[in-house]
Amino acid sequence: MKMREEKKRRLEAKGWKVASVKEFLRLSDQESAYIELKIRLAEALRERRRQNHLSQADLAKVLKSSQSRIAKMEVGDPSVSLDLLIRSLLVLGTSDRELSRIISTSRAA
Amino acid sequence: MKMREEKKRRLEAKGWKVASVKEFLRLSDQESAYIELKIRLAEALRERRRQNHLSQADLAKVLKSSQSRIAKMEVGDPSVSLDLLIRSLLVLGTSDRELSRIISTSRAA
DNA sequence: TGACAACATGTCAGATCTGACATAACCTTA
DNA sequence: TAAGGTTATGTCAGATCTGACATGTTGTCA
Repeated sequence: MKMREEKKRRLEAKGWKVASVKEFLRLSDQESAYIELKIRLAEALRERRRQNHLSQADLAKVLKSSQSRIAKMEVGDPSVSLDLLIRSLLVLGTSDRELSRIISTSRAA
Repeated sequence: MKMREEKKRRLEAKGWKVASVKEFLRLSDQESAYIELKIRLAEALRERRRQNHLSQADLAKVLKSSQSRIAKMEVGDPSVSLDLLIRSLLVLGTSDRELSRIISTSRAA
């Protein structure tokens, strides 16, 4: 449990270099779906931030959070929930339609 | 804060009778988007359960939760997070595409 | 009407998440 | 290389969420 958390974590941090989280770690379907979904939301958040030329510290102010929390959000750290990610995107004005797109867009393998 | 929570709560419990959560309570855009999103997920969960002819107690077993928690999920109670709702749907085999559809499908006014 | 199954609501201890702080690692540019 | 701006990682107290239990409500059927 602890070990796997760590693995997930490192994986998400580097993340993008790995084609499939699942086959590498042998996670269950739900687990991998959850993680990959989180990563998509994380990436979307980062994109939005960059498009607006904001630093993590700037965004933290907007979201009433902290720079470190933003950093963790953007790498899909296990300590951040989908809830926080989605709420953050909503605060940034993401529409349901966009959210929907983010969620269904599958990551290139 | 407390008052509003209660209002939201009752509203979500009865919920379906109200056209727009927002204009009734004057919530901010994010707040209402969040609540309405939660309600869509909640409804989707209930639909899935019913399609499978399961009682809330049955579903609780599958999800390793309790009947009362399922009930709260299905009415979008403030005490349940998007995280729990989404994880539950994923456990029930909901695909990204379906999830995406649930999220973007706007509720009839 | 009573009995029963299903669903809703209230509460709470323990689990998990969050903002904040400290600090490290990374990049530019001078 | 030093300084400065940005991002990453570790930690933790307080906030929030969760499963479980108790109890209340609703609907159905005999």
